[in-house]
Amino acid sequence: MPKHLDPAKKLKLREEILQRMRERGLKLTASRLKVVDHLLEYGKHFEIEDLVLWIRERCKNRRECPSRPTVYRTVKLLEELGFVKPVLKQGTRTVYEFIPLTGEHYHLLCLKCGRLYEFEEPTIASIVKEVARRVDYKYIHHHLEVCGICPDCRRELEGEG
Amino acid sequence: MPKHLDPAKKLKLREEILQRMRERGLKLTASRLKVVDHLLEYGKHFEIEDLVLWIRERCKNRRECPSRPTVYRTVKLLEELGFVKPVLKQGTRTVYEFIPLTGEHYHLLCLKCGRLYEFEEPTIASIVKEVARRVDYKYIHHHLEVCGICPDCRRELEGEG
DNA sequence: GTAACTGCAAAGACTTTGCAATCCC
DNA sequence: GGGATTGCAAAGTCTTTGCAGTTAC
Repeated sequence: MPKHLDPAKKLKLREEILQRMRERGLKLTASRLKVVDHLLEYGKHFEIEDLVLWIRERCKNRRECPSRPTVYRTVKLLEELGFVKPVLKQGTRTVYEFIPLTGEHYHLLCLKCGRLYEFEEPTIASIVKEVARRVDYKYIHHHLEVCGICPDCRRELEGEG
Repeated sequence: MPKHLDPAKKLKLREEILQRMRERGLKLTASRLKVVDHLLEYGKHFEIEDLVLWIRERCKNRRECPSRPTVYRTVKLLEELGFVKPVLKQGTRTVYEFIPLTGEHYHLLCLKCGRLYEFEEPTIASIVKEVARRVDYKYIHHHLEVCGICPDCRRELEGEG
């Protein structure tokens, strides 16, 4: 699952994140850096609980491994900074997206079986950014989810009814 | 909080919901009817846990009061049928919207303080419906959330930094 | 009659909190 | 040095599940 970016871009992105944290007056603690660095390796989508375990696996000893609460807190910070956003709930978990890796895309979700279809619609981004500007919010990100019944489930339901 | 609809419209909506349940081959059990009827009285937005308690308060005896799991299950069904959808997470809870009462509107959410600004953008609905049609999903609903920093929090952060 | 549905109680899971110790700036 | 941040362990919630009994159709 790693290797989504070549090393140069990854470094640049990492520096950008740290910069934004500094601007915001946040301290660059060892734990936060660990979370950021692992996120850069992890992939486009993640669930916090998986991330906690993944980081834990890859830390030699407990001393250098950020705790579960810290991972949660750091992800929340990264969300405020606009690098990460929740995109859907799978069962009890929340699936997050690492925005710089994903491009602007949306999900069409089947409410019966959970199947996902991804699509892009650049118009929507410009509309929502304009709305934010109009009411003087600082735009960070947006998230659109369309729910429906996928072709397969649809057939199944119509068959029944 | 009640009285969002005049009685005539409420009855019509109630019948529409029951009709859709029948079409779908669902049984109209006493518990499901109780959930639907209370939802019709409750308001535009709700959290399932509140709904459970609210219904419980208003049931004379335990016998005629749908259980917590049944409320959860019924809300999930109503979501599949397109009458209800989750619109945001507040802390650990999910806030739902009773779609027939709300019109097509979206939320601009402040990630610092949680302040909400509501707006409408009819264009977006037509875009997403078209996407669903194109890939042969049965469209049920969609949900757009824009995240940012509200003017107040923005000022506060800029003051700090 | 029978498949669908409910209620119960408990489990399961994710997420948050309080507070003392620690660390960055 | 001092305030921000962490870790620990535990609590707190929301949500789901299994199963025996019940019910709508």
